[in-house]
Amino acid sequence: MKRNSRLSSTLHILVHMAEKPERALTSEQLATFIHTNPVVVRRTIAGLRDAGIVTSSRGHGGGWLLGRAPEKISLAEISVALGETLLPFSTEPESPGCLVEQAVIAVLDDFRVAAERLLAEKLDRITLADLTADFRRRFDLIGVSSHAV
Amino acid sequence: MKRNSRLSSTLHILVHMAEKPERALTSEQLATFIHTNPVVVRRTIAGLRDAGIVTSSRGHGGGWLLGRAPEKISLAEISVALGETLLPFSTEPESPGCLVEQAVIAVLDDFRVAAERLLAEKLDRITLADLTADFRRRFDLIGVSSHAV
DNA sequence: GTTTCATGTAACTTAGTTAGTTACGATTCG
DNA sequence: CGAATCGTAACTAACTAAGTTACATGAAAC
Repeated sequence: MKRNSRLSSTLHILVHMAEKPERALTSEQLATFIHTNPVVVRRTIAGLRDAGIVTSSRGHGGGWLLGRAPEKISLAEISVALGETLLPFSTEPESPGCLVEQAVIAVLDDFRVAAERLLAEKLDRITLADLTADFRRRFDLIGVSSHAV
Repeated sequence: MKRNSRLSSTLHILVHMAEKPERALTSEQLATFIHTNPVVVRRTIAGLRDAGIVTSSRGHGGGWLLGRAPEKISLAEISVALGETLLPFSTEPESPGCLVEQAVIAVLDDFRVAAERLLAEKLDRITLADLTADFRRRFDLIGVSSHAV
């Protein structure tokens, strides 16, 4: 799992889970999908559990399941649950009292607020079901196994 | 200069330059505005020079000047010249051949393209002149010196 | 109830990124 | 020439995030 790929890695995991909705998948299994470590998986998707997007159960036969239907899981929720920031730039004051800086931060923050609302609206309209539909289209076209190592 | 504050730090510098358009400011002077090192300043705004947003001259009396009027310098250009990425998440394949991953990346890239166009359009409408106007409004209101340490 | 399989989580290590620093060559003006 | 200034390479330091190890907790199977 590379840097900055938490969103795509998590979506990868979730689509796999959506394809086997009846069976709990272990962190170990999920980890192999994205070529990483079970502990990294648990840590990464812990926030999704808190948000009700997935559920986890311990012990024999335990593992991870989707918390609700893929149609009801939006990328916006997933992104928030992962703690991802949509816009990367910082606007924290470094020269308190400087009016130039205050002007810069004010304008940049206005932009940020508007931009984040726009992006959140777009992400809200994409659901996990859309992703699985896209996957199935590709699967039907090519007709091979779902996961290559 | 903190991490991820390159855009706001650079804008801070540019507004100061716009306030003294007749006088070349040295990297040393610019560095004090954002509490950092002259070399960091040169490195950071080198891209702005390549984009024609600022000019630099060496030797005695040298330094930095705006390359054109503040009305003709948009935040979109500045952001590009800094090499900033508007959206932070990565969508590079890590499991070539996995159809699930391909579906995820396809959807995410569609989103990214649309989102980046939206953001670029918004940033294109904000110019350095807007920032200086905001600064002057604050300055007139409070009526004190332009820069506190 | 013991064993086995699984998550939860803390603590540490490793790798990668970026700012900061030092040093010095190139350029310009007085 | 000498002082001022940028350009840039090379190195250091700080920070972040992933990877790893270890172990406690909980649940099912037997």
